[in-house]
Amino acid sequence: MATLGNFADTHVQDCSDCPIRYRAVCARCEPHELDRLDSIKYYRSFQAGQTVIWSGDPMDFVASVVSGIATLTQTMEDGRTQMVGLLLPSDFVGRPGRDRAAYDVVATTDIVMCCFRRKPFEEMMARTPHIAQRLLEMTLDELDAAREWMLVLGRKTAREKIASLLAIIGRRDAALHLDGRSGPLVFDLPLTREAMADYLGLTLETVSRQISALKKDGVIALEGKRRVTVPDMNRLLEEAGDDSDGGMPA
Amino acid sequence: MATLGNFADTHVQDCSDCPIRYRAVCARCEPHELDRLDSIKYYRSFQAGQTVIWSGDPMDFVASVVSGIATLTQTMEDGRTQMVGLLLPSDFVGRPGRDRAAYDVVATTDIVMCCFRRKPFEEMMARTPHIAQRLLEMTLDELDAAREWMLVLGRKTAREKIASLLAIIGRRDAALHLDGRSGPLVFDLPLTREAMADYLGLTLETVSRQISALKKDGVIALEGKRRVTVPDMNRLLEEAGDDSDGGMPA
DNA sequence: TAATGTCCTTGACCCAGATCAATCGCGGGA
DNA sequence: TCCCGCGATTGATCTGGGTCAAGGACATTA
Repeated sequence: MATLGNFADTHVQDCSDCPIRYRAVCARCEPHELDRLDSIKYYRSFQAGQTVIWSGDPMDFVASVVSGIATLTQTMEDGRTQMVGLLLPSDFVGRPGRDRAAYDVVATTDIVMCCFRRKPFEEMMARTPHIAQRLLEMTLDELDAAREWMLVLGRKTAREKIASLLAIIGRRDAALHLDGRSGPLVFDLPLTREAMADYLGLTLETVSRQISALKKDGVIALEGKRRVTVPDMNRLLEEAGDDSDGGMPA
Repeated sequence: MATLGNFADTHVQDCSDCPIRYRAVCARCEPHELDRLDSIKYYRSFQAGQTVIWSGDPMDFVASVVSGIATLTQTMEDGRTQMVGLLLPSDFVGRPGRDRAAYDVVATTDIVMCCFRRKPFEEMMARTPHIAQRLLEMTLDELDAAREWMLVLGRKTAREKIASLLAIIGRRDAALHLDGRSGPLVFDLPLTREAMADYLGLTLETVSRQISALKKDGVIALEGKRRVTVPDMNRLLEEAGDDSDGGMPA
């Protein structure tokens, strides 16, 4: 019961119809490189709420998130926790050359991960520039995202923090199924109020209050607790303090 | 006057006696690779307080910090600023493939940077695994540091934040001139109170108050405003909430 | 249909850190 | 020697968000 589902559901799958084929660490690989990757890979599934790895645990694989969402969190001894990463499909987990997990990794929805045995992956990376190049690019993107987040954590108000998070999730969601149409943006929050609080350095009460306030002010609308409608993205960005345009009328 | 010193003092220097030869992005380069790097590099110096680049400005080079300290900061339209990186000797500035600066870069001490013209550097990187590998490693380290900092920003108290910053600077300084001796750690703060505040997501008044408090409690001693003595590093780490050991006397 | 559990909301109160303001102290220039 | 200016300190007060506590809204199981 404890590890229910850990190795389950490995409906083995070919890279050619992998949903993250052109975004993951293997994005730039040639067919023959994929073949080699294929020989060191295996799929693992986790249920929502399950812990994938505990910080400090030995880690003999690295992985790509194929579907679902996971979080990277750090915890202090007294229990304070801070999310330090949100892992979406195509994101990479683990660090080549490191044999222990540096953070807790928790599935917040059901997820499927494409795991590579670490040692062979490291060897292959040394010989396959396509992989190392792509990993560098992804890591630089993550670093940018982390720095963006430092501004949110260090300098934004609770309301701005919530608006920032909604903007990020909304924007990503829009990019995902890019039906191109504008109109009001609708998406589901993949995080509980508590997870949002851990992401934003707030308490779950404050998250709840600020979401209610944004709703009352018409910045967002809610359908149930998870489905969010954003009638005016610019308004939301203003609330986030991002103010991408900043053009004032008159 | 405005750009005083920008291109000055380029006492041209050979890589072989470069102080960051084995830590910078070129750390793993062979002599013939260094030769090629040499042909696309030039030195620039900046005085304390000078801005190296403004966020959004075109950037036709990438660089390594050779000596001195610089900061990476983000600013909101209303003036709130958050430091998102502290650049020490050997640290890398800029992103291959990106033609504009994403952050403000400011020299907090006099600094010397070893700059590479961006286009040739990118081409060279594509052909020189030693450079790309090293850059990946450095970027992963920076990402870890950024995530550590997210915990500080999101969840630590003002006192813990100050203690964390002092611990980081002290530890780094000890590593630098690793004379191995233990005893009380002494170092100079390379940052003003305001810069510390920007790093920690605090106001400068709070920084000042918390430093005074740590002094009053004997966690640190001050000589002037910049020179810090740490009589007991473990005590400082406790105050930072890091608590690496956590052994309590019974 | 009730019982239970999980997640969320809302209210009342409090405190850590922000804000506003005065002063200090040291280094540099005339 | 005095003056000036910048960084730092310290005090008084205010407030955003934390803490503590009481329900509410569903979904699952019995």
